[in-house]
Amino acid sequence: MASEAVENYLKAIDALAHESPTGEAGMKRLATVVGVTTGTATSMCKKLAAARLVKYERFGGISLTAKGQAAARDILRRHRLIETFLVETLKLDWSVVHAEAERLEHAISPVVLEALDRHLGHPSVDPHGDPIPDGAGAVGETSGRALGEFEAGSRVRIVRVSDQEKGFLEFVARHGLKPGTAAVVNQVDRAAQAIRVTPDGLATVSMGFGVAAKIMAESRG
Amino acid sequence: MASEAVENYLKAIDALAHESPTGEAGMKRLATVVGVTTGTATSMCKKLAAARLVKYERFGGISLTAKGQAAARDILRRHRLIETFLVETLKLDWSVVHAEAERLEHAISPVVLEALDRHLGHPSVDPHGDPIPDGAGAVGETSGRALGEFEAGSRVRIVRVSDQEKGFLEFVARHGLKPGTAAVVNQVDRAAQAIRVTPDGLATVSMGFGVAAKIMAESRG
DNA sequence: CGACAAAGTTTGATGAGTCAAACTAGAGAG
DNA sequence: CTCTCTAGTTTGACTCATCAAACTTTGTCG
Ligand SMILES: [Mn+2]
Ligand SMILES: [Mn+2]
Ligand SMILES: [Mn+2]
Ligand SMILES: [Mn+2]
Repeated sequence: MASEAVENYLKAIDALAHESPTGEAGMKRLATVVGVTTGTATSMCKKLAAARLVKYERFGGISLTAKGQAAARDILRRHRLIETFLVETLKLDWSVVHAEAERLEHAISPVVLEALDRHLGHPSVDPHGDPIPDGAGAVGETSGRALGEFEAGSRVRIVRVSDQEKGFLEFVARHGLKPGTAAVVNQVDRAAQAIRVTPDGLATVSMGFGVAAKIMAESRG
Repeated sequence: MASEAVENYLKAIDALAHESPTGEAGMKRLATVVGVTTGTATSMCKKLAAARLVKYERFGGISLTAKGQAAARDILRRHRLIETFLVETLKLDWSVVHAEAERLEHAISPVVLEALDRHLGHPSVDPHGDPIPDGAGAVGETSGRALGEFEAGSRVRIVRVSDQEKGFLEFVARHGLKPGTAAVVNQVDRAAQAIRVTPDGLATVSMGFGVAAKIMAESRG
């Protein structure tokens, strides 16, 4: 369908718009995420606007049209099902699958995608805890609050991590804090901007608020 | 590594050179196989020659250098492991996997490839009976003779089909003549340019010499 | 307000890969 | 030995995606 470049822009705009309070992506960040110069991003946005995939006007914010949204969700579905497959079926390391899926997501056909979905038993979240859009494009709501927002003493279950950076993922895996893990938030030290967490049966881990903000959990009775 | 286009040319040159008595590919056929005009193929061959991947001189035949051979075998390994995976793991239809693999072969990394190989138990042939090059690039010899070359009454085992065209593959699958099947060549009619074959436990099939030449089998005691 | 930095845009250029169409080399037919 | 057909080559143009660098807009701060 759309070229690899176009798909990457759509996915990036979707992600940026979602994490921004205005619901719009900025050109500078978009360019950084896609890995191009801002000039390149500007000209691509014009093309995407001409194709009715994004809403864009000079010096204004960037957002997806309904058509662009649908395309972005489709790419997200491919990306997340592939990640799940790489971890579940091929036993690939949790911290490398994002990069692998980043390339494979553009090469997989609807037929293979649905076969993958069937083989995996129609999973609803990927290995990082992100929801997998269904075939119709519906995405489950993301749940959980950042670890740093819990009271000291809270018993929690990790449900999601919100960063795909390799070093971060390796830290999470090394200390047994992957989604699904039960843990206790022992201490929240505002002054030190750090927390201490103990995953069930494992060693206590300290981390700064910056990192703690990227590990999402739910309260567990 | 190499671009998708370059990989497709290398694979095509390898295939054409192998099926030609001179061991060289012709420009017209190459262009047709890759799906471009002859002018485009010519200019690409010059680039590949500059990159020391193919041997080429004006109006002469085209063949791969050692470096090009190695690259082609690597692509073939990816292609065939992917086909095997699509059939074995995802249960995709035998007749569609070639086209799917044609795109996926360019997007798969060495890490994923080796994981796939491990998951499949290091298979030595793909679903069409073609040998899968090993990690070092060694390819097993293809065995078997065309069905049309056997004596009437021969008990055989189908080992390979040498065409990926969808209609042909569907014909083969429909009549139960996939690699691995035991069969008897009942009749070879030179005048009619046709043969009759009975796969074990299934109905007898008639086919012309053209089709019979693309189904390879081994004698079975 | 006015200055300035940050964000965004424009322009001109490049490389990869492609096509159409004009052209050329070489093999075989007579 | 020439004629003709086919395979192969060349040229000029085009699209897509990109960059560097010059330029413009906008928001913020003294
Ligand atoms: Mn991911
Ligand atoms: Mn991608
Ligand atoms: Mn194949
Ligand atoms: Mn291919």
